[in-house]
Amino acid sequence: MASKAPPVDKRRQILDAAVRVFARQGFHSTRVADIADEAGVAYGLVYHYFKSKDEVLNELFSERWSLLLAAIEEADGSAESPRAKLEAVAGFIVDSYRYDPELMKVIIVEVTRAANSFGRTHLPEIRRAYDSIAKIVADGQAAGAFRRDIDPTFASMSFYGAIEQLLSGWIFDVIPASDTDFEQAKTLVTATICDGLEPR
Amino acid sequence: MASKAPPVDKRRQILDAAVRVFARQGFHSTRVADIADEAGVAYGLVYHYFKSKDEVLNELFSERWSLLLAAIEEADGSAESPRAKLEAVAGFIVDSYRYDPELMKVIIVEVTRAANSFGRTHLPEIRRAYDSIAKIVADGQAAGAFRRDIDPTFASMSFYGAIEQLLSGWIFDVIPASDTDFEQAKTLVTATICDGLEPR
DNA sequence: CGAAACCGATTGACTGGTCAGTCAGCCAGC
DNA sequence: GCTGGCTGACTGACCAGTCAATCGGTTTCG
Repeated sequence: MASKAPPVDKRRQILDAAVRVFARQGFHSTRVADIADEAGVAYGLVYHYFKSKDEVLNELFSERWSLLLAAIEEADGSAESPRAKLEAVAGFIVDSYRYDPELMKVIIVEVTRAANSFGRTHLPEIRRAYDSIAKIVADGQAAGAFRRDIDPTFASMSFYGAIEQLLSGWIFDVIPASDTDFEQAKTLVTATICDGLEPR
Repeated sequence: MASKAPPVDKRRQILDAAVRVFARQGFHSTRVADIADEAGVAYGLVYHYFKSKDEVLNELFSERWSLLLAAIEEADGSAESPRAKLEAVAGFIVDSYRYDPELMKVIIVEVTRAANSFGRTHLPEIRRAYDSIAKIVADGQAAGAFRRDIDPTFASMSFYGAIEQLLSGWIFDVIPASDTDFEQAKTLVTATICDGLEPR
């Protein structure tokens, strides 16, 4: 009854290996053979589980991005203050990086910021994140918690852009990345943005 | 005496064509032949003026980035308030986009955000921009114009990240891009960040 | 003054190397 | 002995960069 549960899930193995290799060499300079080698699997097996090299990255992105979208929407649905909601979003993203820096590096570098390739393919999903954040801002404005002379979309882009730039900074060692830095980042980003958004 | 002044500067012609093609198709999917065609020039001539396809993009980036660095440093050197300095920086970047959106698109998409390829090559130059902005913030803190509990590097990354995200939004039609939007952006970005940086 | 050598700009056919994706079959477990 | 997860050699397409040849203008020299 317990089904066949293969001792090792080769598909997962390939995805995990892909994260490591993409993070190390970047999507464009990794050969499919590199992924197979890293996964300890034959070249052809990658094509048994995935239609193409692109599909491997697409899968990695979608898996994690849907978690992000869920987290943002959950924050939005909570009873917290608008500011606390934004802090939750920042916290989730920062923690995602802390928990799995390689995966986040791949997602940001190869998708989110790769506007001419995967970024374009996934634009609708990426946009959904911007929109959800904008909704939090708009609701905050409606509730009087945020000032109304700033377009919610503008605010959303600034907020998300600031966070992503911080991640980029960590990824490329432009700024220090210790546990305290991560913790500070959550509050500081929110503080920076909110103290500019909240009335007076 | 008036020298030979060639009726057309083919090198410039190639660079300008490259901007258009890179903006349209992205660096990776433009063939050197596309650049030559767009420039109305023979394939081989591209290699007469440039060592490689990469060098064409490097040249485009360096030409403009040095202007940006100069603008930031000029702002920093001025007698203005720290807030006005930041607004000048934001203004310069926004105007760069307004003046030549294709070039800025190429620079942001293919270099600044292409962390695994050209972004890495030009990291030192890019960093210089972050550092100069951070210096403006640090000076502002020293002068008591900004509060001191926010790391200048952090602030710099957030500020720059917010601006770049806005440009990305314009580039990919995620947010409206009219003249008023550009004008608003300059003030709003600065306002958002500074009202969070200035004491109480 | 004209011819001839010279030289950088320009041309585009060609090559060498690189991979993504295919496919004909192998073999372990049922 | 069958089935499908698994293997990896092979191929077809693609393209950056090369290079031998041509062109058009300038200088040199008889």
